[in-house]
Amino acid sequence: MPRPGKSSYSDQKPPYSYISLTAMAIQHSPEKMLPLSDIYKFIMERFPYYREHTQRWQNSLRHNLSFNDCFIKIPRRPDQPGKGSFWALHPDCGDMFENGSFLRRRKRFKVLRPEHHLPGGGEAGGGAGGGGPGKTPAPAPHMVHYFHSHPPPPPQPLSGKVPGLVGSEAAVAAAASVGRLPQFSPYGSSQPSGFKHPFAIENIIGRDYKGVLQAGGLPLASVMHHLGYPVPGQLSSVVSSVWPHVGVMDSVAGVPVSPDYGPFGVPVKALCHPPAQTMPAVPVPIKAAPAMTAASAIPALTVAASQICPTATPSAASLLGQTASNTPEGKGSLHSVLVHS
DNA sequence: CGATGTTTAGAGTGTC
DNA sequence: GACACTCTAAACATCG
Repeated sequence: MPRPGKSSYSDQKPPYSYISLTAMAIQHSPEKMLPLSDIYKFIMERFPYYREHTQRWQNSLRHNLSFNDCFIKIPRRPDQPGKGSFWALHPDCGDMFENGSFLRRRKRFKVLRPEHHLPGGGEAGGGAGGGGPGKTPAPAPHMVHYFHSHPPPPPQPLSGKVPGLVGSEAAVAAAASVGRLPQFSPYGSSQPSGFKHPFAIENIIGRDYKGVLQAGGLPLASVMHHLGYPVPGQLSSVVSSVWPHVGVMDSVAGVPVSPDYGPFGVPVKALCHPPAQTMPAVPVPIKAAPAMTAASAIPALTVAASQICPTATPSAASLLGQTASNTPEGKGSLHSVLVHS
């Protein structure tokens, strides 16, 4: 690992996994779903590191999209021709990351298979490695289980991959099902008071998830709208209240470079946590970029820390919004970041 | 044909 | 040490 030399921090590998990066991209999108190409674009815009070796990481990213149940594929509308499907986050993957942190998942998100269990009972199948997940003999792809435990279960899978269900129908069925989700644990739901981990994507990309997640995780209205179906009034109000700020941080050119900002365009402030939190004072990235020093290896760990800091009495949500308005690209664009219901 | 999506495999690393 | 997760690579299929 040669010292980067003139390369800036931005050229170093971000401490986020591909899953995290993908989730960020998806969550950042106004409709909470993106085609693969836009996911690529998002990552490359925000993280210069990924402007190189595209074949390598894009392959990995595609692997993650397919392999991880936390990502669901939504077929394109017939009037939206193009390659590939849209990708969204599974609504139940909210608690997948410890404390809402996107540095490392606390567990692999795996949807339950009502009709077939995984052979051997190993839900994670021992990971991608040793032994491997094993080939599922059932014709249904893993996304079939998107509807697990949601009554009444649509018999069809979401994915357009599955014969017998046209893409948009599947997506609508999915959306409808998602809208009925009995419960959804949003990021950080285990936290007592809406605390958001500094590495939570909300803090990283400066977006609001509240309405979306409260609507059931996957933005039902968004999906419905995307598919050309009328959006229920209740949800459309959510949509309009949640996404007036589309385009926040859409330009990498807007990445701040002042000392107040870290390598990935996130504000660098003193980190503090609400008293009730059990979080470590300083979260450590999964794996720091090789050339990073201890001090520089965690550039983003202070993301929005000052916003979260309880020394300011208002809710983290308002603080985040306030801070967002301090950022060059986030002026007045951040809303409440509280996901917690 | 290139982009996209799926699957398998192995190595590295962190956690319990 | 076992297990879980991530990363990388590769082969192959499908689709526009």
